[in-house]
Amino acid sequence: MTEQPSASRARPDRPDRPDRPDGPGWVSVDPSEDEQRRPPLTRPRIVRTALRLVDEKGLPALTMRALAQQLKVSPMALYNHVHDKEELIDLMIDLMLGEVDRSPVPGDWVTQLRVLTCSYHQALSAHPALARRYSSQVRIGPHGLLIMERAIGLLLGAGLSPAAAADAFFALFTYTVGFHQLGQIRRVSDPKRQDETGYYVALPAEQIPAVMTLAPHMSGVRQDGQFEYGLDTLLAGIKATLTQGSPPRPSTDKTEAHGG
Amino acid sequence: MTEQPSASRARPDRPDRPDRPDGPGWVSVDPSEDEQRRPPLTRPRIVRTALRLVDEKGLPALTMRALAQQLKVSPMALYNHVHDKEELIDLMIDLMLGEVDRSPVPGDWVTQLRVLTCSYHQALSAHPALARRYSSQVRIGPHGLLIMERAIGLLLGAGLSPAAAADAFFALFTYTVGFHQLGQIRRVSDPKRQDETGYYVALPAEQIPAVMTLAPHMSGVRQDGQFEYGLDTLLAGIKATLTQGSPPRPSTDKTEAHGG
DNA sequence: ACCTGAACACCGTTCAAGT
DNA sequence: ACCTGAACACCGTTCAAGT
Repeated sequence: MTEQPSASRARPDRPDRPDRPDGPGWVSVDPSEDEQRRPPLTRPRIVRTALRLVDEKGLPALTMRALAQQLKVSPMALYNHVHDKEELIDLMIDLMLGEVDRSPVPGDWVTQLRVLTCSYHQALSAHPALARRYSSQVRIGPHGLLIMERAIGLLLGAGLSPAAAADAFFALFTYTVGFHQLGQIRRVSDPKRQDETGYYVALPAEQIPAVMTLAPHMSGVRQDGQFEYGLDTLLAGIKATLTQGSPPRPSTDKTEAHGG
Repeated sequence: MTEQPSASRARPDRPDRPDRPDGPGWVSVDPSEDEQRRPPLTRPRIVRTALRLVDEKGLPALTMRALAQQLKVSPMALYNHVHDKEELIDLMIDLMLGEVDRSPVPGDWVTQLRVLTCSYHQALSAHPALARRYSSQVRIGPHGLLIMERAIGLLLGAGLSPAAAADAFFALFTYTVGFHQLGQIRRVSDPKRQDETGYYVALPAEQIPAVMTLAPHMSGVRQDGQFEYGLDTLLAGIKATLTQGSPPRPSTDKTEAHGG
């Protein structure tokens, strides 16, 4: 119902986009004509343009006024297609999550869950600014629901109880989404605020020897394979849940407070 | 240097707070006098008030104007103590992270790391609105650095290589912080927008059977013990890295870079 | 040194009016 | 049905002025 790819029914005989029917040698004299012949203002075009704007210039650059300007339209025109800015962002997030590949892949359930989660991770990585906003307040739209459905389906299919599947899904989801707003950690006082008040001076190195030891390993912060490390750790733990008791590797079998 | 608990040097003979020395039976006639005798405007008071405001009314309620009003002061007075709103939020976050208990506890390194992470989790839980903002853009201030220091120190002390410790720390950190902005997931279309446009209607239940199966287990979203489930999974995985993983157990005396 | 009122350059959004 | 300009009720912040 929502899938219906738009080329099926509408577009009877649009008279505006004539492919230069006025003659073979005709060339526009006015160089701004291409810009003036703007495509019609539609909801998908608004959302796509907004996503591109945020990708390129960051979330603060997303202003109804700026977006309207980019679409060469009055700011108020947007409100004919979108209820408010909040809804616009919801739509952008859904567009982003539409990039997640949910198609089945060969392999056991762990492999399939890993591929799905990686694709999810990749979609967020492609839109870091929006991903940060997304993770700061998750809303579940249609595409998000479908991703959930597939992940949970895999967990239930593997034999996890509903309660265990809920825990596992939540842990995976939390980790994946959480990964993205931690992408750009920086010490306060590094930026132009360096000359500022002393409250946020970096602590002297003697106070943080362990941090200093790790500094070279955390420099890039977003290292290759860093996401996969935690992901595989979680997946291994979930798999262990299935064969053993509740927590993955307890020293003794204290099967308490799990309720699976 | 930053610790110095404020009662040491200042306050020579403050004439304003006389504990009613004008006579035993004297009572203020003006009931607004208590409100008028406002304490001095200081940086800590501003930050504390801002944190309370956000705790009670949410982040959008934090307005320089609203904060000033709560402090019974002109909005511009704040700028004498705080560079801008961004810095104010940094200070609030540092105040929140100051609530984390970093004191050593009995037990092995896993236990200690677990206690530390739980305290971290608890501090964020106490200030959900600010925690969400924090996780959407992490900045590392003094208290954050000290927490890092302790966590990383435990990992290194356990024998993890710097690279492995970095991965482990990042996974733990990611999971913990990520947990908090996922606290209030809700399906779009549930709130007052229910009567709105059809884009965000919930998908029909037939399309999401697995989600529906889990629905009763995800209702509260923030279940008790849910955080601990993922945490223990991660800790078990990290511990496994130590016994099985690449660095083959440095039982020899490598007293490097640990420093008490 | 600290506080203030007025003003500036923005926001998202409402409204009445255009076609 | 869709778009527009003007206007409203906000923001954070600058500035010149007060004490």
